[in-house]
Amino acid sequence: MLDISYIKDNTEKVIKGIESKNASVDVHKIIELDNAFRELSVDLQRLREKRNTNTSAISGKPTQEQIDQGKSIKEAIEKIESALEKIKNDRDTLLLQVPNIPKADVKIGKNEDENEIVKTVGKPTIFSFTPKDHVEIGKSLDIIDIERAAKVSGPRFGYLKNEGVLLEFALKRLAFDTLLKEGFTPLLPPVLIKEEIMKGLGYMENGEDENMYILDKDNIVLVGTAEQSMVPFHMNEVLKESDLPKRYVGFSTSFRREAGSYGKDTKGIFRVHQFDKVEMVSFVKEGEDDKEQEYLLSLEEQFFNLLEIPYQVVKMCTGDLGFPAARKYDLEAWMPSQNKYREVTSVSTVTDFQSRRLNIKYQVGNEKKFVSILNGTAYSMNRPIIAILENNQQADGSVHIPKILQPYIGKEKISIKQ
RNA sequence: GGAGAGGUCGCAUAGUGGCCUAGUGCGGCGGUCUUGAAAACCGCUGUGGGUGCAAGCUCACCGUGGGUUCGAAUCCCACCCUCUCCGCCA
Repeated sequence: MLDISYIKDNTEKVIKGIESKNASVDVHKIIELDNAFRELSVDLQRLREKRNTNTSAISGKPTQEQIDQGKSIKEAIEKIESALEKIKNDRDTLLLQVPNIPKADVKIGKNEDENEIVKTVGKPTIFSFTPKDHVEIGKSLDIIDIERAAKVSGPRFGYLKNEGVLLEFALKRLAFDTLLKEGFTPLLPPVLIKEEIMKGLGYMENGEDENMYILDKDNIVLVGTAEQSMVPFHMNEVLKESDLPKRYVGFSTSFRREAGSYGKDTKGIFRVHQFDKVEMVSFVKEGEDDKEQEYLLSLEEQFFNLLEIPYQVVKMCTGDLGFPAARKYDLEAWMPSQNKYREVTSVSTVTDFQSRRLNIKYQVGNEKKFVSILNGTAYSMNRPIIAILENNQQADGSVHIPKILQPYIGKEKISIKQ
C-alpha cells in the first residue's frame, strides 16, 4: 500500500507509475474520497466530544433532559459513522488496488519482451552430441518420475528419486551453508497462512488469487513462496534500528495452481504445482534497499557461479513487475533443451509497500519508520536441477555433478543404472 | 473433536455500568543526594489520528468485529489467540 499523503504530493508520478505497470486505478477519486473522509472525521470527532461532555456531566441518575440530549447526539453520530464507513471502504478498496510504483531506473515497457539483459556470465553449453532434455535424462538415470506423479497427483507434479533427491538436499544444504556464513538467520516457516495475511502482502490483487490453493473451509492459503510466511513474521512489530538489516534464509515447499498457464512449459518438472525453494528475505532501513538488492543479486549470482552454470541477469521492465515490486531482477540459467535462458531465481525490492500494510516499523530515536523489505530466491530446487542435468550431461548418458555439490552427494557423477 | 480457564498502557497485576481522563508494583528515563555508584526520595514514562507556528486542545484504542445503553475495560453475540485436562494422532 502506498502512503495516501505520498499519493497526494506526487499524484502525477503515481498515475504514471500505475500506467507503466499496465494497471488502472482512479487516483483522483482516491484523493477526493480521502478529503471527504477527513472532513467528515472532524465532524464526527466534534460530536464525540459533545457526547463525552454530556456523559461526564452525569454522575448518578441522569435527568430526562440529559437522556434526550444524549439520544440526539447518538443519532447524529450514528448517521455520520455510517456515511464515513462507506467513504472509508470505497477509499481503501481503491487504495489497495494501487500497485507499488516502479523505481526511477526501471525501464518503462509493456511486457517481458522489453526486459533488459544487464549481464551475461558464461556461454551456452556446447555439446559434441545431441543433448537430451531433463525428462529423458531423469528417466534414464531413474531420478525423476513424471508418469507415476501423474498417476498419483495429476499433471504438473513430479517425483524425485535416488540422486535426484540427493541433488535437492545438496542444493538446499549449499544454500544454507553459504547464507549462514553471510550471517542470515535460518527459518522454517509454515506453508499455510491466513487469507488476510496473503491479502496484506498484496498478492491477492488483480486476480492473482487464481494462482493460489485456497482452503475455504479454514480461510487459509497455501503459500506460493516461503517469503509469504517469512515477511509477516514481523507483522505489527517495531524493530530496533540496530537490528537492521535483518536477513533470513528460509526453506519451504511452494504451491502454485498455474491457472492460465495451460499448455506452457508442460514438459517435465519445469513448471509444477509444487516445488521446494530456499528463499532470502531482508528487512532494511529506509533508503537502503537499493544496496541490499545488489547484495542479494550478487548472492544469487554466486549460487549459479558455484554450480558453474551459464546464466544471464535480466532487469524487469515496468510491465513485467509484480504488484508489490518496485524493482526486480531475474536470473536466467541456460537450458540446453529449450536452447534459451530461463528464469531460475529473482530478487525484488518492495520498498515499504508491504511493511505499511503489515505494520512493520523500526525505531529511529523517537520516530518510527516503515522498514523496506526485499526477497530473493537462493535455489528453487526444480529448475536448478534441470539446469544441472541438461548442462552437465555426458555423451555416455551420465551427468557430471558440479564440484561444489560432490561432497554433499558423495560422488562425481550420476550414471545410468545397470 | 470434548470440558474448563484466560487475553487490561514494556512486564506483572487491580478493575464486574458513571469517582477509569484505566489504579498499583516492577522496569525504563530525568532529577535531588553522593567523590562515583547503590539505596532513598521527587517527577516523567503507550499507540494511532485530527487541529495548531508552537505550547496545547481533541478523538480513538483494555485480543478482534458487531450489539445493548444517555454512558461500556465492565453487559450481550460472533470470531481469533493462549493455557490446562480428556480423546485422536506423526
